[in-house]
Amino acid sequence: MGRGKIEIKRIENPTNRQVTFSKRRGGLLKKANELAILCDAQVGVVIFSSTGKLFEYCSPHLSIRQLIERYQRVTNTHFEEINSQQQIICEISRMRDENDKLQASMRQFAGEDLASLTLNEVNQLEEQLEYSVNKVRARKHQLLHQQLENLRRKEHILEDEHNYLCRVLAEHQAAMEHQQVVAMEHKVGDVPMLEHFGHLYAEEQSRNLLQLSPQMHAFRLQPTQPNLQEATFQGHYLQLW
Amino acid sequence: MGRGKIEIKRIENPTNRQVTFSKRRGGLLKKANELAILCDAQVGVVIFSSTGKLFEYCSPHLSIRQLIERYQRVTNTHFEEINSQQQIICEISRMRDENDKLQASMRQFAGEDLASLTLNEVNQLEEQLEYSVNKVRARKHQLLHQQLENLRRKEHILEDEHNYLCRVLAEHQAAMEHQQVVAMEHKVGDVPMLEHFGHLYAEEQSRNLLQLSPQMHAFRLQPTQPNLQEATFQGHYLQLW
DNA sequence: AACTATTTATAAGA
DNA sequence: TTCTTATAAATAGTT
Repeated sequence: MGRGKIEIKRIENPTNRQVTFSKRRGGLLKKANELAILCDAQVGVVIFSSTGKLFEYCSPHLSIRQLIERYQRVTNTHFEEINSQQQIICEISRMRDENDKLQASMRQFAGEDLASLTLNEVNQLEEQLEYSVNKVRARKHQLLHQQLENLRRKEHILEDEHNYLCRVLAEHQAAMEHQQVVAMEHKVGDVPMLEHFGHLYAEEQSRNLLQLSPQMHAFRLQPTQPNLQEATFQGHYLQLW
Repeated sequence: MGRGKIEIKRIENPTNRQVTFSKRRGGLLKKANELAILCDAQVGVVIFSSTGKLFEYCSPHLSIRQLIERYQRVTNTHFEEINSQQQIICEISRMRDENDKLQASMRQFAGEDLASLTLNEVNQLEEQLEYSVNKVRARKHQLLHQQLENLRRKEHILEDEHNYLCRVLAEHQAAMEHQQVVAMEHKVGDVPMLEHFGHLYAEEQSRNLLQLSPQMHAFRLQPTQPNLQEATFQGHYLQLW
């Protein structure tokens, strides 16, 4: 249908091919539409040009998507998708089951829903709970013991510090008395005694802090979770004070 | 293109429509093929007739399925599918989390993995376990009490039966003695005493069974799971004997 | 289904 | 791309 007949094979001239594509594409879509309307059919046409451009037609009151779904329904093309989806659904229901069972066990461990258990099962549960309680108590005592230890250490450190302060204070008083004696002997000007002492005391206080503080900071309380095995452990200790 | 021009609108005459559908369908698919070959394009055509029959065309070296996939890739039509799949994946990982938490709780209820708990948590766990143990013990005692009750009832029934048997036996002995006396008095032929008694005794035994058996079967032990709320309960009682 | 008069599509050229 | 036009192809109505 044209000035000359052409053979149906790939048009080698790209320009020519592009022109023909444009014309015939329009013709195809037009005919698709006519078919759909004249004959009340559902028609879908999808065309990708050799350059990758997409053209499409779909009969009225319909979308390509709907048409694809209908096509897949008829040809069973989405069997695979359905299959993998069903696997997923299986997995979900399996997990739901597991969850339910766990929750049932949990409730029984919490002393609920016992009516469905036989005497034997109740006995086993009792034994398990007694075992658990003992373990928990052991752990509790361990924690309490550690806290006690920590308190003792702290007490000890405070005691040391106290003794040190007492000793320093005693030395100062001795030094001050000696100075007073010297002052009296050499009759130096009146330095107010309390002021002088306060000065020295403050000085000692800071020396004391400088010496004791590193000691204090170097000290680490025993961790309250010594048995923790988890790799994700963040290293925060139980707060006691 | 025909003997007369036609308006592009639904053909009302069904025969006519069917004929036109057949002709134009062939034309459309032919043109689709020509377009695909001449212009090196990927063309797909899907046609559902008004009666639901499927016709399709697809350019060479390609399948409708591949074309659909390319179409969906280009138009992002399967965004929704991806979306819903991701929702499913979310749901799965959520359930996995829940599962893990439940299992962690279970382990702690079983007295394991206590090292990650604070003193407060350990205390709470202990309280919970004590509560559970008490509940479980209460249930155990209830079950034991019921079994005891059942045993008592059974004992009572057996006792009744025993008394009844004794009474029947005594009556027989009395009757037999009376018969012996009568036999002696009237000098009847020698009926072997033991055989006679055995006969009567067997007769009484069957009467006894006939009377007692219904009573036994009518009796139902108290169910050992009286608090069972579940609708799916199958009604089987705990086996005691 | 075939036929065929006519319409429609389009190849080549502008 | 678009328009033109000669001609091939498609097809409506008929047989």
